[in-house]
Parts: sequence; C-alpha cells; structure tokens
Amino acid sequence: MRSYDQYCSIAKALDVVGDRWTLLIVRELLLQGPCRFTDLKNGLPGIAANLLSNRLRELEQAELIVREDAPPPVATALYRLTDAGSALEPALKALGLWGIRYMATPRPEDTLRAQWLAYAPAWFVTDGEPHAPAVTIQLDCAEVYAVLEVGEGRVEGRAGTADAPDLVLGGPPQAVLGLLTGVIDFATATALGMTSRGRRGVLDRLRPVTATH
Amino acid sequence: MRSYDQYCSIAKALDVVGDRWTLLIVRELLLQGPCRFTDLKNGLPGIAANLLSNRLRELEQAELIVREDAPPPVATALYRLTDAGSALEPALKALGLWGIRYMATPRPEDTLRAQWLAYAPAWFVTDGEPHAPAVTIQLDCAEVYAVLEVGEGRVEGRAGTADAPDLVLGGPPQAVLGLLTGVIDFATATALGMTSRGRRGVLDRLRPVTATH
DNA sequence: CCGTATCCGTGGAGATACTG
DNA sequence: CAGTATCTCCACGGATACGG
Repeated sequence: MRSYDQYCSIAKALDVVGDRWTLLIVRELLLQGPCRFTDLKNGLPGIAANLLSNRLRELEQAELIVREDAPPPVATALYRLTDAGSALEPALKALGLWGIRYMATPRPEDTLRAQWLAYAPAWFVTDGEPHAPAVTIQLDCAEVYAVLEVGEGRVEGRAGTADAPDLVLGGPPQAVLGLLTGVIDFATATALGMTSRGRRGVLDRLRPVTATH
Repeated sequence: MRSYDQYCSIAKALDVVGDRWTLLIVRELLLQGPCRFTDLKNGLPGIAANLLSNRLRELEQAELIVREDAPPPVATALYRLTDAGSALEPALKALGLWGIRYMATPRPEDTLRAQWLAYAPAWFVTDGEPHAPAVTIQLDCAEVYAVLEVGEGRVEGRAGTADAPDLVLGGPPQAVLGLLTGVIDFATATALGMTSRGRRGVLDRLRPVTATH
C-alpha cells in the first residue's frame, strides 16, 4: 500500500494493515491460531490465491507474522502471528464491535464460518453472573457449529460441537448472533426463525459489551 | 468498496470504512469537528479532490456523516459526523494506539498537522496525579503548535498556543510525541533534538495508556 | 496436496485541468 | 471556494498453469 506520508499513528497503522484483506488475514490467525495457506484460504472466502500469497509476504516483511515449518506430521509451512501482529486484537475487537450494527440485515450471499460464529459472543458478550455454575451453549447455524462456554465472568467460543449443552440455538445466523449480541430480543429472534432447545434462562446472564469511548 | 460478503462484523465494518482514506476522513472530523471541504482537504495532505468528493458521498450514503448548510457567516456546506460515525472513535483509538510503534522512525516526507500533535497525548496518555493542580504544556514541532491541558485525571489536547504554559516542548515531532507517549525517555528525546523550557517535572504525572486486550 | 507465478479484464486511485 | 470531468495507471479479482 502506498504510504499516506502523515506523521499520525492512525495513518501509520493503515500504511501497514490498511490494504484490502490484510486485517481479515490477521482476524483468521487470531481466531484459528497458526494456519496453513489452505486454512487461511478457507477462512477467507473470496480471496484469490495470488493475493493471499502477496499479503502473507507483506505481513511477513512487516513482521506481523512469521512463516515457520510445521512439526513432522504436517510437513508444510505454518503462518503464525508475532507479538506485534497479535497486538492488533484490540483494534479488531473495536472494529468488530462497531460493525455489529450491520449484522442485523440478512444478505443471502454472505458466507459464514464456524470461527466467526464463535468469536462474536466471545468478544462482545460477558458473563453477568460470574459466580453461577458454568454453562455450555451450542450454536448451529446453517450447518456451521460453534460452542460457547459461559462461566467465571467470561464467555469463550470455539468451533465445533459440545456433548451435553445446556442450550442449543439454531436457525439463521443473524437471529442467533443478533440475540446473543443483544441487538434483538428472544421473541424477535424466534420470529426470524431461531430455534432453541434447553435452558433458555442461561441467556439472561449474558451481557452485551458496550463501546468504551 | 466491493463487499467481502462475509457474515462477520469485522468484514462488515471494513465493507463500510475499509476504503483508502475513509478512516482518515473520520479521524479529521473527530479531531476538528464539523468541517468544510477545504478543511478536510487541508487535514488530509495527499488526497485528491475527486477522491475526497467521492468518499464524502459514500460516507453520507452510509449515514456516517451528514452534509448540512453552515450558518450565515460561512455560507457553505459543512460535513458532520452522525452518531454512527462518531461511534468509530474507539476503533480509531485502538488502531492509533497500535500504530504508535511506527512513530519512532523519522521520515522526512511525513507531513504534520497540529490536530495530530494534540490528539496523540489526549488519547494515549492519562493524568497519573488527578488531585494535583492542572498544568498546561505547549508543544511546538516544526512550526506546528498544540496545547495539552493536564488535570483531573485527564489529558486534553487542542491545536494552538497557550498564554502561560508550565512547560514548553519543541523539536522533532517523533522526539516530543515519543516522550509523551512513553516510547522514549527524556534523555533520548533530548538526544533526538527535543528542547524543553519550564517545569519538566510535570512530565512525571503522565501515564501512557496500554492496550486493553 | 501446497503454494507460487502469470496473464488478463475491470475498477479504483491519483494527477491535472476545468467550471459554477 | 467547492467541487466535477477526464485521463492514466496500478491494484484487485479470477482463472489457469506451473514447481515442490
């Protein structure tokens, strides 16, 4: 990216990560941990292979990622965030928190990945009853599965399924995530097609994070 | 900007503000308040007039800014952030905090504006002695003037000059801002050409903000 | 299978000149 | 002063082919 040539830390940050796709690559590495080229390509639907290749080289030169050889069983290169790269997490969180306002309107052409289903509640919702027993919520949106573990004041998310979840939410992603992030209520989510099975009362302990100015 | 078509709030945010120059336009409106076209052009050295024009139209369509007629004395259009536009402030702060790491290396071609000199301490530094009397620091970097008011736990910045500052810092911007944001110490700043006049002890009450993960 | 390199069509970015 | 019009050029996106 051409430099803005401005002595301003925002402009400097954008000089490094302002290119198209760059921040989304960092997002994937934050959510998934060290990735192979193909993992990244799968997590970034729409990116061209040559562009991903270019971006990874640029990120490596900027020392936001390192490329390293994976241990024996994999035998391929892994891309991993450096400390400087990981330090982008607060910026991505702030941007993602702002972007929630655009998650309410459904778009059929939008793709979905399990890790995105998991990170939104984990980043933008807290556990309002830290002393209550931990609970597990299973999310199932359009064949994409994620698990939320709620307890000790935190909400943690991961892709995949749980054995005995306390609550299972299914249906359109915008209904499930809208409910979890607090932009719509239970009745509205249900009207949008959300299904729920189990202890829906556990939803009451979730508290949406609000922006800190 | 072409949409990423991903159901992810970060991607959605970048769909709206990921275009080149867009976030910097928001930065100027946050720092300067409502602006005329020319104010923005001056605050964004390097932008082409047509591109600024395009971006303003896009921002207006996205309802991040409103274009309104200024009161009689000015008789021209003013661009003002909406609530949704102002809500980008935490994201810009997080990005700017991350970008501070690139402020240490001097680049002769970088431009500087007084409002950038003012916002960095105001956003990234706090007053560590909230009960001490308020003090005023004058910054003078390359003919660019800004004032910091430190007191009651806060640091506020503005472009311009002060009558009787407690401390005056001058010299290369990277020395002055590097010192204020805590990336270098007083001796190093002095070695880089920073000059100081007045009560340098007031610097001890400044506390750099660290990223909140 | 993993990743890179090349070619090409399209659109956005940037510079300049011009107009109300 | 506040933009608009026009032009060139490069980045992006997509497809394909190639090297390890």
